[in-house]
Amino acid sequence: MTTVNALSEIAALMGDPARASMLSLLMDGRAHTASDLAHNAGITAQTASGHLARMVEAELLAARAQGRNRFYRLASPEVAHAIESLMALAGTRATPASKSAAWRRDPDLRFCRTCYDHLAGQVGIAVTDSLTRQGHLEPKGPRDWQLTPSGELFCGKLGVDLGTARQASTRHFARQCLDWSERRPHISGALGAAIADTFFKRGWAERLRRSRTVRLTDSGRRALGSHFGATV
Amino acid sequence: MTTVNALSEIAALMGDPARASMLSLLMDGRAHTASDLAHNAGITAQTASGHLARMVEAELLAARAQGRNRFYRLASPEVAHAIESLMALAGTRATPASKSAAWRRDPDLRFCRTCYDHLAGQVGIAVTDSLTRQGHLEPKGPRDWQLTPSGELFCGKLGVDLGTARQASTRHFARQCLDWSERRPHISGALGAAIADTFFKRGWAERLRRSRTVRLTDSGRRALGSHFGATV
DNA sequence: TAGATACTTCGGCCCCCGCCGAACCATTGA
DNA sequence: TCAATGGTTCGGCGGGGGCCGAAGTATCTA
Repeated sequence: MTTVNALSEIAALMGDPARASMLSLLMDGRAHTASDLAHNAGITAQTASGHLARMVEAELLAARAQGRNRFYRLASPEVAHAIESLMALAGTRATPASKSAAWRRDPDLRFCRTCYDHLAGQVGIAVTDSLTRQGHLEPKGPRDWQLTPSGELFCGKLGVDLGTARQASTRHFARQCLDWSERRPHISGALGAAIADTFFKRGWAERLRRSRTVRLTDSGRRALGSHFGATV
Repeated sequence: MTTVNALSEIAALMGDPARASMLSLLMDGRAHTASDLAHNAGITAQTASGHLARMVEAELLAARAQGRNRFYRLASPEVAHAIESLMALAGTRATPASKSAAWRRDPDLRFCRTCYDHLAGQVGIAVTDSLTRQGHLEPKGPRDWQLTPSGELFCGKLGVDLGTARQASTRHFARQCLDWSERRPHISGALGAAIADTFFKRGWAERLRRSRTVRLTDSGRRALGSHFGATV
């Protein structure tokens, strides 16, 4: 019967140790990169790629390309539910907080970090939310934003170097970037980099050496409140 | 991690078409014989035996030997739940009914037959249900019943030979026997045999030669109504 | 434009596991 | 006691699929 075949196909997909390991990691509800999943499962990138493609094909996972990364997440709560009920059978409960995931234990990293060259984490989200809420930024296409006239003005007052940002013609200007701790898009691209630059230049934030973690200074905290209307 | 391995092992068990077919059939909540399951899955008995052993080992199934048959059923509602959630993912619902199985086509056999030396089929179930409903029989342990004082009286009036039944010390007195057409327990053991004996002696039922089929006579039908409060 | 990084595709190796034939036990019915 | 039936175990065959190295594509950085 078709229903039986469908059952066995889905179950067989979950039945491979490498794929199960990936699904297990994805049970945290977040999106992970292909390399992240490959490393976690202890297999090479090309093997993982095949596994991931098959699971996307079967609609167990959803993929989203972002720059040269590809983020994968569980396709639906139903998938998570099925996995959880299988784990329950094994006598062990689903452990959403997989211990490995180092960044999860690091609240500072979740709070603020660099993502390539722009800000991510709660601060990155706060800035992005503020800009959209105040009408400075509006969606343009599926993965971009554009700066509104008020946004131009706002950036000018802040000292964001829009000129240089616009010169990098080879680069997206205001791109949506999926924040992997907050699971929501924050601003990246040339504008995101320029904004981050401003934060560093004005002493609002400083990089911690040998880490992606960024520390928000006291003046940075005040600036977030006064300029962005955000308390973090 | 152990939880990941457990997930993949359980899922892999369900991921084989033959095993999935068996599990699918067992989703009706009933117990099925090994041959029944093998036939339904389209594989030979020996292949099925291996599959079944593995699933019992993994506690997906529970097995119960009965004579030369072996009945398998899902080990728990949790197993059914997990299977159902996987089927839900496949977008198709579970299909409980299966067509084949020869005895299913023989209504007389389903109605009344001997099971070793006691009554089975709808009549056997009707008698058992009547006894428990009227408080003559009550559960004792996982697979036995015991006769209550009112049950002693009732059997005495009916002419059931309890003395002889109790003498067979080597044998269970009132045992639960899984009825393979009704899929519910009916009464077996020495008491079940004694009751069946009464049916034959009083002309309520008669065996058909060369068959396990039992014919309920007109007086038997009346007796079922008057003594057991059952219409069949 | 060149080089690095993330990911995918391709090709071939190898092992796991599902399958059945044959033989072996256990229970039942005659 | 003997055949018939249901079930299991054993051994060997064969195919599917997981794995990686190598090479190819896309994207970002300089």
